[in-house]
Amino acid sequence: MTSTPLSRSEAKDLTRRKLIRAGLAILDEEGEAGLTTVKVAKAAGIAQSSFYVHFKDMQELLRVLAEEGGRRLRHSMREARRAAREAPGDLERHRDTFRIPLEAICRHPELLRIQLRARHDPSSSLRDFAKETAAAYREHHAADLAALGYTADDEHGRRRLEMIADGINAATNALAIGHLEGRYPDLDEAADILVALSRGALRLLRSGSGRDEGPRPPEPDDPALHD
Amino acid sequence: MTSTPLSRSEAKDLTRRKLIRAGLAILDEEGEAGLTTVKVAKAAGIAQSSFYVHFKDMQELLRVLAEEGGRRLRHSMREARRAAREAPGDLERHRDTFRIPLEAICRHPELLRIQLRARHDPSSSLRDFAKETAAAYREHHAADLAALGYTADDEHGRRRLEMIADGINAATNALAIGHLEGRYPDLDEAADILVALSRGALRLLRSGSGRDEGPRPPEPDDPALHD
DNA sequence: AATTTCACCGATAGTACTATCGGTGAAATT
DNA sequence: AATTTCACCGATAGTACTATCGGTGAAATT
Repeated sequence: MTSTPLSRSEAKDLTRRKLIRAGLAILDEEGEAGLTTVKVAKAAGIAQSSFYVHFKDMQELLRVLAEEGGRRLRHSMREARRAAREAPGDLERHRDTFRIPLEAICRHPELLRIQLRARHDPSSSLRDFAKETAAAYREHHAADLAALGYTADDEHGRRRLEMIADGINAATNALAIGHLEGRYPDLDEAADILVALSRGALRLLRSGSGRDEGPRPPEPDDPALHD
Repeated sequence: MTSTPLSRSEAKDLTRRKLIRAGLAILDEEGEAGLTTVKVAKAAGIAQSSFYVHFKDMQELLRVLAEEGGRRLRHSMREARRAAREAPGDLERHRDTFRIPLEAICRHPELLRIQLRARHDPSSSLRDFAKETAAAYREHHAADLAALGYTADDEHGRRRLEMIADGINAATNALAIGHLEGRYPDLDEAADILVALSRGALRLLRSGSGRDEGPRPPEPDDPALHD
């Protein structure tokens, strides 16, 4: 073993990162209710009282955890959609639009779980943060649809894009969680389902107002996603 | 005011119901973390210690709340799907398949919120219950699809039905929550989106293996949902 | 080399909640 | 009418956690 001559500030930073890592692990395993200064400090190898050297209180650690996690998750999501948009006619790519977010979720499942939990927990101090994050996903997704040519001229159309984005996002999360729970071993299969769901929605958008108004115009057999 | 000469057991039962009602309200407003014997008892108008006359501990009240809520929610869901199945060619009915669950959720939003929250909270004592409930919805929905003629012969097909059911359920919950948050004022519009999503999935099922394998057979323009 | 800084420590006061216990009075039973 | 039952009460011991405080020793600064 080589000796490790850490400076004071390096040591402090290392401890801080240990606290964050420990906090994420506990948050995932035991939820917000299990996140106490006693547990986090012990898991990071310091005394409970030393927790306050690094964070004002547990709220502050929570906020840091949420931002860290949210930032990483949002980043990989946006990357995935960007990659898919750049090769829009490619069917394999269309599946990737969904497979890549699925994989991103499964790489750090605790980040999604924390968001989902916080979103429906009125006592959670992360709730507003989770709601904003969900809104950002929804709007990004809706904007992507609009960029594909499904422009929304009126209130009704804009709301429809948002609902589709919302629904597809929820389905994506659900299938990722199903994969993590062992029900859907193959993420490609899950991506196929999401492609099929989104095709149905896009068909609705193409069909005009979307309300049932007699026979709709014939549809292309295997439509590309743009224009 | 008429006098209310309640027998002892009637009074006890009334108190018990007050506790359950108070528990549901607090669970919805403050989450599981806010559900304490002090708050529930006070909201029901009795002393904290008297809580234990009715329930062994908070776990027991929670279990009762979960069962009460889950039972009611499951019941209205099943009714909705049954009604829709009985008039399968009716387009208006197909929308009802989704509108009725949406309405059921919005009538008692706290029941869904409690389930969603518990499902992703490892510290929640309702977690197993919530997961079982979710599994039941998923399997009921998948069975309904199978009953519509989309029989699953192999492992792959069965899993596909389950994923579709899972995805559509998640989208339904997401749109219901969006309605409650004021984003989607018209539940009919939301139901239209769900119809479109499910049509996309059903098209996948009709198209054979579902993997992209060259041009698919032409599709009926506005397919009924059965056979 | 002397002094200062500061990450960390153990001890502890304060807060919130659980769950038990003996007491009480009105309803129920005898 | 006498006795028993029991839903409810206030008091309180016990548990878990937060957040502060003074002390310590090694790193950093002078």
